[in-house]
Amino acid sequence: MKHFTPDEFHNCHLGLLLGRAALLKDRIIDTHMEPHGITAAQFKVLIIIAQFGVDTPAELCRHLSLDSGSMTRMLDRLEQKGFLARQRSAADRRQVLLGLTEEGQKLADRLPHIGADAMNELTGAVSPEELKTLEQILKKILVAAGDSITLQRVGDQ
Amino acid sequence: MKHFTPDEFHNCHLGLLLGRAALLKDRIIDTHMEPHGITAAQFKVLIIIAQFGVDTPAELCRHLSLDSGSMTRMLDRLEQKGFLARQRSAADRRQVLLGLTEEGQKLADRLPHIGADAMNELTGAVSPEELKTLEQILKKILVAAGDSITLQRVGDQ
DNA sequence: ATACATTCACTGCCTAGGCAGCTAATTGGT
DNA sequence: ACCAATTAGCTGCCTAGGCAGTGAATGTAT
Repeated sequence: MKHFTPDEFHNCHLGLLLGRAALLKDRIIDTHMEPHGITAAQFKVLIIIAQFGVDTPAELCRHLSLDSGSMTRMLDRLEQKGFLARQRSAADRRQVLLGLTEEGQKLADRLPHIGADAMNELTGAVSPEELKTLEQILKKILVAAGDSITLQRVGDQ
Repeated sequence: MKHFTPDEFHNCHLGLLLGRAALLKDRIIDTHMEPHGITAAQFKVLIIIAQFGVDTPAELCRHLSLDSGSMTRMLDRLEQKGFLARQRSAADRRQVLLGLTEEGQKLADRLPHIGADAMNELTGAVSPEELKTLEQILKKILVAAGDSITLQRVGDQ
């Protein structure tokens, strides 16, 4: 299905809107997280560790479709901030095992609250039906593109 | 309107979907632009210059909600690649005037084509109605957040 | 006319992510 | 048992963007 032609491309709405919406989301999350000393990107990592029990960098990369080099540096920052600790796995010495520190766990416990606040701020203007529609359409686009994690989560339901 | 509670926050769908969709969009644009020697971010800048006649860094920043420091470096790269030239304005010596080089103009002429192809690839799986709905909901969210450019474009219509 | 404020472009320093290449460890095939 | 392929984590180098601060140019108010 073709939606866009070169002539009407100045109405490249969707591209701009999508980009700006994603930017807005991250900005709102950043604002809500800032008092707790983390960024939106760091929030994503911590919540995956806390809620899915993910405990290796490689698995984190798969959950977030992130580059492993980028993840190494992300974990450096979180470790340096004292939220998590790294330790070589004895079972598979290629792996590094991640664990939340006491402080990290305390923060992680509050993340769902803070995150929900942020998402409510983002979506405050739309109705539950619109929100659902939005999710469905985005999911459709992602599934069609073969986004593995989205596929997997669709399968979960 | 509250949509999210901390308990069900592991279903933080929207945040993930939005982020991944925006990422997917940029990846697709990157792929389409790569043979022409530019990135998705550089594409955005060039198309604003070409289609809106924007000719100063400050105005580009306003169109793209971009930091001016970031824009300086972006223009450095585009200038270094030979797509545009900078020149101090005589009228207002604070400003820099931007102009496409011959090569830059030749590329800019093809951008709507390439961009439309990319957006069609992104949205191939959804119907025109869904696309319109998607745009409307995203716009609603952005307008509610006071996104100035979106507001301005809504006013245009 | 002069003092103050704003605008513009730029710089340094930070986070964030992609890609290529590296080493060490593990797995699989023969 | 051994060699090839794969996996895990890391590093260097790149683009990209945010924030704070700078100096020059311009506007504004008294």
